[in-house]
Amino acid sequence: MYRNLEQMAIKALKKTINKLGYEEPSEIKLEQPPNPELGDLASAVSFQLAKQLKRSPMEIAAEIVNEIKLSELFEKVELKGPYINFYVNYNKFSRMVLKSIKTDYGQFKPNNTKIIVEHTSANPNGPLHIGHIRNSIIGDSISRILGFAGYEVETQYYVNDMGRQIAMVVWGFLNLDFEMDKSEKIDHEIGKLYFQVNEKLRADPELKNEIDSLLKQYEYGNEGKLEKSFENAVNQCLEGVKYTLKKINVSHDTYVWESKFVKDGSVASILQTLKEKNVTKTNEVLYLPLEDYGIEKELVLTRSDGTSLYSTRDLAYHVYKSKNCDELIDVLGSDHKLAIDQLSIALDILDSRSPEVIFYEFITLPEGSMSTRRGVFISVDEMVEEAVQRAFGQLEIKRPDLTEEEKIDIAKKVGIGAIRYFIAKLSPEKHIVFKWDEALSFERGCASIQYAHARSCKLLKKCGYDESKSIAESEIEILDHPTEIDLIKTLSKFTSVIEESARLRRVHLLAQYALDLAGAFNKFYKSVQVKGSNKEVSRLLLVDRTRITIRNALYLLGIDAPNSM
RNA sequence: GGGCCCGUAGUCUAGUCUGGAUAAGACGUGGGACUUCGGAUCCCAAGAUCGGGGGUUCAAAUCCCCCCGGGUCCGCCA
Repeated sequence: MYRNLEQMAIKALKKTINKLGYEEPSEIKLEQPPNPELGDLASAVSFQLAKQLKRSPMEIAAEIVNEIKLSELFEKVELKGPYINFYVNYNKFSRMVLKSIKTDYGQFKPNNTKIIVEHTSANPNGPLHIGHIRNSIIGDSISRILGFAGYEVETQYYVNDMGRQIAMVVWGFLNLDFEMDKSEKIDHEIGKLYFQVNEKLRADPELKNEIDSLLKQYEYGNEGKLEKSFENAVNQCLEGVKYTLKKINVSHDTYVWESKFVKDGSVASILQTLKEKNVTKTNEVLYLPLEDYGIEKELVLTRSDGTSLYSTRDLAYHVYKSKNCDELIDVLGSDHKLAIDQLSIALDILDSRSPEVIFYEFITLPEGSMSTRRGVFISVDEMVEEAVQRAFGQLEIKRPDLTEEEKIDIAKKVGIGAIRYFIAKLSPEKHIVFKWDEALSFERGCASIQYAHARSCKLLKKCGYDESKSIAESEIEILDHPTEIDLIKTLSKFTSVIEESARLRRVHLLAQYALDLAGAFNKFYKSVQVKGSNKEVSRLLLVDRTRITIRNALYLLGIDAPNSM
């Protein structure tokens, strides 16, 4: 809705510039004035015109302000030096905003575009650790946002069941006498097994041959028994992973096993196509030279024993995805940048679409990077438990009136919220050094957003607010307290934020917005009386619209909005 | 060595794509606000030569070049 205002202002500016007979600059942008006294929107278009007209910006701005005609949603336009400042008519605008927010606020009409988002795709050789979680949270949130923005979204988890890592786990199952501890989560047990095999391999490098042979048999052989071993190992681990993901409100529509592309012949057919196009070369291995594309490193397509590599299968996977959607997005750690460049060239040769990639930087521990192989990591399960426990501790202090079950329920929502928010609020290109207290803060973070929501629920209930009762736009009283105006303005920006977040594929814009919105609400709540005031009806409407908007914003971040906390 | 990313108050960040007015938040620190709807809240204060240096521009945290510091990639791993 705020967008409408901006467009109206731009239109008015353009019209005026044309009327004055000046050449319209290619792009007219608006900005936020540095403080509210200078209005709601500002234009520095006079600078652009100054160059063209060889006259002073102030003079030109004055001319425009004299001539400009505005819609009634604007109260006035003022000249401040070279700047043209627009003041919104909040009497009219507020009513419009309050009236138009419904329970699905922020949801766009379908745009008939199917988009596949691949995220998480962690190897099933151990539990998810807090390094993986950035992928899941960004991927899940952007999927939700794109869905809201009108896309038909399918989320996919690419299951690596053919890699050497998995062969190592299978080898461990077959050769080590490893006792699974049934009381532990299965993915954690597999992680321990994987660690042990790595230790063995370090002690005896010859083992590599045995593992390679397993890999070869799995890829070539139709030996049902071995196939079952791989499937079992992967499935078991994946169950643990799915369970963890579910705890943090992440799920996938489809799980695609990479072996599918070997079995159905698409890997072979892609290799064939590349050979026919005469772009591959062979020494001990089949490879795709990439110097001509500015990449030193060639893309190896098959091992010397003929088996396929991850990249080859990934190539087939991307061709497959490409055929099944209009746009595709991968969420990947930035360490995959070179690999994706290589892949994209190969896809281009195959006349297939390259993925758009959301890259994120690593999360490391203060003492260094995490590694499943070395068994050095903080698992997501561990983090969730810690988060929920801390939230529970807070509830014991703040809400002794609640039952144990209620406290547990809320602690989960608050704890998970803290985790998701911690990741979602940061730009993905920022490297994170993990510290518990930063990750699980309950002040001015997600908890304060959830708190604003719970507060609004409570207040509506206390005032006996009836959601189904509609009131006419003309009945809405003028809400002109600065905190009311600010809150309404913030509410009206929600759709723009979703649009921008979806377009730029940047989740943190929305996370930032949610905090701003909660802040605007908390300030309003502190300084304006609702219950029993002479504007109770209208203010309750404002509280309800805020409640809806916070809830929807949190939903898009995969965070629950408790009614009480 | 080459490629990519990051560097903004003591700490963590937003703003960089698309240049625009006094660089915006949070944590921490110091003060303050409950006879009105929930204090996981709100208000006030101190704290920044936007890593350094050049350049482009009427205007640079933002664009270009060089340098410094940190991360990461450069596997017949995934």
